Amino acid sequence: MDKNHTASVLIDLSAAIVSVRGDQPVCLTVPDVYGYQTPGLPFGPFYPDRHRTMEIGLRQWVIEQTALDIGYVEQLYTFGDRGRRSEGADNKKENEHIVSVGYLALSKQCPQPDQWSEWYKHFPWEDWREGRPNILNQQIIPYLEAWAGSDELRRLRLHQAFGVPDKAWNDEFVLDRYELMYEAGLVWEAYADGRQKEKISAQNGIAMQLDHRRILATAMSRLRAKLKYRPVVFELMPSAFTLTHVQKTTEAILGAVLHKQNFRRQLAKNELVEPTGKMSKARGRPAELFKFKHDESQSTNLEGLRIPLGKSRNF
Amino acid sequence: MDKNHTASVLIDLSAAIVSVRGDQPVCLTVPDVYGYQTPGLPFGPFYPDRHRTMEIGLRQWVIEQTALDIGYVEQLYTFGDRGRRSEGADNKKENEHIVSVGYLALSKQCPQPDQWSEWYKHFPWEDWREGRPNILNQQIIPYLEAWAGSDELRRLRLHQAFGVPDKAWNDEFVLDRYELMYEAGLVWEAYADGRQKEKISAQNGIAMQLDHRRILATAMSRLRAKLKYRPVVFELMPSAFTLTHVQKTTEAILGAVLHKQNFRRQLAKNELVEPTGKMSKARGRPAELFKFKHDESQSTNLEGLRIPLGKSRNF
DNA sequence: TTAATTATACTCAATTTGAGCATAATATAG
DNA sequence: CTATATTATGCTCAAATTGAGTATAATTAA
Repeated sequence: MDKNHTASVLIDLSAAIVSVRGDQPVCLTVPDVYGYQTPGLPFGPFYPDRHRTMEIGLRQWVIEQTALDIGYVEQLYTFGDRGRRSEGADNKKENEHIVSVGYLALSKQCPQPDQWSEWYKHFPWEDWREGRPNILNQQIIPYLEAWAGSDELRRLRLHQAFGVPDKAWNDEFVLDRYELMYEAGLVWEAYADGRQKEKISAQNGIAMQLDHRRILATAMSRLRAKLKYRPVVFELMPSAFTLTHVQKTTEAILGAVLHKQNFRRQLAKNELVEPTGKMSKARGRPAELFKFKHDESQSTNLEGLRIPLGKSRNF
Repeated sequence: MDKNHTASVLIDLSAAIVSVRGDQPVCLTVPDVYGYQTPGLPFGPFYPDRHRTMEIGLRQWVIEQTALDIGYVEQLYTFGDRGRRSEGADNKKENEHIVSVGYLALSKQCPQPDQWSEWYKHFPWEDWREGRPNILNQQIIPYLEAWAGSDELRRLRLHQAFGVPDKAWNDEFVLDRYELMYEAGLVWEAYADGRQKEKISAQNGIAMQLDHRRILATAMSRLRAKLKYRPVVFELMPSAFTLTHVQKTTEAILGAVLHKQNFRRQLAKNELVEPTGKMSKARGRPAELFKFKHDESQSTNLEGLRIPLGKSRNF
């Protein structure tokens, strides 16, 4: 092989640690070390001779740094072009290349509210629970249409990702949409990476450091997809919960509202929960408290809850 | 952080390059460099200052080394514990840790037949097209049952992965099954890695170098899953094909037979193919030749063909 | 000419899904 | 104490999808 090129790299393990607070999905962030306003995802280095696997290494620094109890962990993607900076002068040593391995982790609790950032502040166009977000028609789509122009490939990608004009919105295409906006110079990161000359005026969601918003987008895509065929919601629920609570959590992640009765029918059919006998106290009729029926460590291969998405999601 | 530990690693890009020859899925392999009989997957180093992304780096060495036209490429998983060797004396330098990033690539052609290895020679228990493979009841299951003993967790995992006694066989759990067999010392690699004292007598499929069989298992799991919701089969088909050809290719990958009429109904409904007007010549009634309707580079987000799996797959 | 082989059209019952109505059990306002 | 708002839950029903099959058409090989 070519001896002029170095092949040695450092490995960063970055984590999108996700929880749900009230009706908002949140993500653990660390304050900006460079003094920008942009938050970042927590990460730590991987020491191959200390930790047998990268997942062990990840769990280690998460425990050390955050004292959080993360149950479910899933590897997302390994990015060789971290930051994609063309300036390149960010790393300490010019020649130390960093490869970042992104992880998705789920946490039942999210203490210290200021350290957790709401998903939809970074991705306001992804929350359809109150109908089609205004930012789409008012900002994003017109700009992207102009960017695409008469380029057939660009138009096709735009229509695939954003569901215009006739296609349906697909909640799983979070990453595709973000990447398209990045390429079109519609997000701050494109400017930071030097792909975009002028600073864009519109604030299309709160930016993040380096490629962290891309990792979060990957995490959102993966979690939304997984929710539909594996019972991962329960990794975000307390030991006892009402069925409505499960639904609200699911809706928060999907960014869409679901049909209540059908949602419960699926839960019942898949035999995922069992009653505890206790009841919840709140406004209205008290709801029965349930618990997850299976061992969480073994739930990876279970069938999920075939979410009833309905057809009325195209506004 | 701890200064006693090094964080510098080398990155290998390993590829499961998959094609279908006749009715057998095959995988490009390279001859064993150490003189064992075990083949390995092709791989090349990642030079971060030469290639902007790892996928570009991968495509580069694949073109250089194999002259193959691979279209579809997907990152699978990044393994930090390559080889899992406890002896450890395999790498040139003791302290050079290698992280391997596994990729799945699909190729329409597979020239030089001796370089391509059939999937099911490495995983004979995964091919259910002629019914439940004998090796399961005669070798694997009894051994695994004994290994599990009265350990509840082991029994649960066994039942999840292999569908015994009442559960259905799930074609997507290729990796889970392989990992279980590895842990139980049922495959040669467990012996090679020093986890297993005695060399096992039964040949449970042809072994591969290092962790390559695990990467192939990951590739199989991913491809089988993807086939059901994205139109990736067409990445394995020539420009014109019969519907039966699509079905045979799908069946080869899934290791299961499908209901012909229902398969075609799905193809028709999803509007994935269009007739070319030409006809095929073979035995029996000539079949119409079709072509894939969409641009392959853009097919990533299309809906796939909701494979009609049927219920009669539990023998 | 017949049989074997492959392709394709069509049917039909069972199941699943989307969408809704009806009713039950509680808290709170008046 | 009653009415009303609120939430939970049981049930129905039409539409769509799926699983499994029969019937028929167009070829080649014997």
